[in-house]
Amino acid sequence: LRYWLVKTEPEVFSFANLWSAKRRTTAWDGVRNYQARNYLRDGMRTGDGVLIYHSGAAETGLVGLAEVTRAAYPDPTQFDRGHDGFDPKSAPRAPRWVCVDLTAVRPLERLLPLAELRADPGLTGLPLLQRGSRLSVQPVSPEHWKRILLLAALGARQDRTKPLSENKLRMK
DNA sequence: GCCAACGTTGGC
DNA sequence: GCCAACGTTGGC
Repeated sequence: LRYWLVKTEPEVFSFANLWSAKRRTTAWDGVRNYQARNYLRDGMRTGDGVLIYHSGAAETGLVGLAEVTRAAYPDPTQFDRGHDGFDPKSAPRAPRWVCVDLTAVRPLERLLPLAELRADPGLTGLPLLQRGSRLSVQPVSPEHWKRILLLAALGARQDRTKPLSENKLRMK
């Protein structure tokens, strides 16, 4: 099993949204970058762990955990005229883009801000923190994965003045 | 195959 | 809104 990180703008698709959905499952579609596509197609397997990162928001950072519940299959939006992700150069017999299904596992105990991730010595080398990192699908090492889960849990324990429910509310 | 122009991402 | 960094496109 491997670990991954995916980015999303919460105004477009938020973790809170996924968490409150009936099956807590969504097709992670619309990826139109070849390197990210390769990670989806060649790397992700059912059962892999996924960190959800919110970009372009008031509070950017890691917000939740998900799991790959279906490995790569052709992204239907590439054939959908009128959809943002429509790709006229992609043929149904040779689809260019793929998506996976992700199912929310749980929110992190608190939002882990980008600045805090950067400041943590245990996260050196995390692709997200590398200069000009724009990939929307990135690998995460097992060590970094463990470290991130620990950071979220530890920080939440230290900050007992705020109940967990408040952290959850803030994700909306 | 080179590379300038352009579009997009994403932090601030 | 600004701007740096990056990916893609297309002329040559």
